[in-house]
Amino acid sequence: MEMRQVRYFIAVAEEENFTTAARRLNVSQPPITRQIQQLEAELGVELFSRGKKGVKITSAGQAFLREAKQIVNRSRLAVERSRAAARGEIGTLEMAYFGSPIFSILPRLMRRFRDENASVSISLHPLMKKEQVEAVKDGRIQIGFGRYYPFDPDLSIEQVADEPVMLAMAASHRFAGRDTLSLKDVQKEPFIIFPRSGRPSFADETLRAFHEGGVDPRIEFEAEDLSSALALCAAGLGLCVAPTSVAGLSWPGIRFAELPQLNVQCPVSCIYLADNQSPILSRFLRMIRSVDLV
Amino acid sequence: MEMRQVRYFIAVAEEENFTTAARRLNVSQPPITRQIQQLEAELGVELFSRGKKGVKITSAGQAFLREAKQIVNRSRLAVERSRAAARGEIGTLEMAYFGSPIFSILPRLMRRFRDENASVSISLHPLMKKEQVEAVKDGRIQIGFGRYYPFDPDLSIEQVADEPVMLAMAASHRFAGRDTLSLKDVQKEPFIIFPRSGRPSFADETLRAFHEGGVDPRIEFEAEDLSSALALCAAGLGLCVAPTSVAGLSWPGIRFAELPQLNVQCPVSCIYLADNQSPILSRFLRMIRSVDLV
DNA sequence: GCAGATCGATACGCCTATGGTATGAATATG
DNA sequence: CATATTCATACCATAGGCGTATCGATCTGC
Repeated sequence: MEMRQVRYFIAVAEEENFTTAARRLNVSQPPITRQIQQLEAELGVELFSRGKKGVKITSAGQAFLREAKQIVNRSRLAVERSRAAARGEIGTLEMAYFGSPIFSILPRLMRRFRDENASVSISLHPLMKKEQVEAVKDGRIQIGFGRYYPFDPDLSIEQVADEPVMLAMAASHRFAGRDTLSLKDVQKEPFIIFPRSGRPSFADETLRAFHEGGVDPRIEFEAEDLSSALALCAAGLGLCVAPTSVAGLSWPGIRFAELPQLNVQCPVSCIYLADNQSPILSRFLRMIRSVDLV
Repeated sequence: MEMRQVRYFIAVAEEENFTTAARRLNVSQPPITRQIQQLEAELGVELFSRGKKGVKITSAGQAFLREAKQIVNRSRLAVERSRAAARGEIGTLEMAYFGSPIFSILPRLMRRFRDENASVSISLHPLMKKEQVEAVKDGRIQIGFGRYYPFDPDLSIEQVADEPVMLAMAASHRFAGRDTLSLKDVQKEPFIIFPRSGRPSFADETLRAFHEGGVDPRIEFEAEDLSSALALCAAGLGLCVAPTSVAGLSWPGIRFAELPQLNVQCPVSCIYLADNQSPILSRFLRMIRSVDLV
């Protein structure tokens, strides 16, 4: 069965007249006759009863007509959907994150993207940085978020935000209540740094900034991630440097203070295939770049 | 967009390999390349990304694939449905009735037909005999049921049942309670006959039978139809001859008695186009003829 | 009742477009 | 580095689709 036969059939069925259908289809009448004959032969079914004066659709023809309309509708849909997908208007954005971006900019980005691209669904995977690189390379995800990605020739690494940091301490700490602290205030304090794995990391950047400020902090613990670090911090085991955005959330037993002398780069970056083929990802990146992310 | 392109596309999409797809489709590889190229050109969309080593389907291709599968499914359905319709296995049987058949054999016929043809829906219209003839001729209905149809060259008239009759009387009538009556018993009684319109009719047949039995009944009323006749009868305005099957129903205030001496033909017939084109009707007629309808 | 109009089917020639073979370019494989 | 694999391209033969012309049947109008 060929599409042409379906189209011709629908025209004839609706006109109940071969000649009129031919005019409507901008072809002459004989081709209509032949295509309908071939269709009937293939089906083994009489679609029109050629009675005296004109043709009439049979019940088999009516049954075929219903399906035929579905076929052309689906064809139209196929065109529209594939074009929309090519423009990145429909489909799925597979993304991954590691660490604190899930607390800060990621929710805002996802919200904004969904608002502007209602027909694109987002799938979010928690993945270590190393797993993210693999997943991006073999197409399981299109983009990964995290901090401090190592260089990779196949990947584009793009910084999407750079936050200041704050100092976290237990609510019972003697500095709790102070809005601002100096490096001198904290130079004797025990510190908790994170994350433990995946160098280079925020931990390295924190240490670098302390040394730059002339302080050699006492590292009491290396926590697995931000949540663990703040838990230890709340237990009074030390102070902790954390991105500002997480200070916006309420952490039980934690107080935050500014530490303006500490020059920490706290960037959130994303990675994606350097030769990005995904129109959805292109849309997402365009949005990221257009948004002011503190 | 042509069906061939859709079929080729699906094969390539599923194999993610032009050469393998070509083997599966029993064609050589170049035609595959060309058809896919043409499809992409028509859509204005890249369906496969030709990267180093092999091809990979794009997101647009995946979107198209989903619709493409729907298209071939619909095509298969179109073939199956139209063939089933041609065999009379699906569709609608449009039928009409006039008068008492609705109380007797019609429910049984419809029930039986539905049991054996679950996918055929039945549409039932109450239509005068004259309207039935028109409706059959211009295809609005396929079959009409009633009694005493006049001859018509375009129509087949087929008797489907022939019932004996009983005598109906008011529950207060002096004969009420008697199982059997003779012509002599009732020769002085007033009678109600029906229907009033649509000669020849059951009324004519009733009168003929009385005359044949040597009785010239006193016609008190000519009722519109069976229901009206029995209503008048229940009011004690006269006796009424009715088909046996309606005696099976319970009519308030009515008693029935047999009248064996009255030789009434009480046939139920149906009419349909002499050159019947409808496979559903053929099925229905075959069933009617195979059923024993008393 | 006959001429003309209408409608679908058929015949035939032209040409598009499909498929096949051969081959090229790029890349993976051993 | 030679070979194999894979998709794209070139070219040819041909199947099949379209248009013109025409037929046969039926309906219409005078």
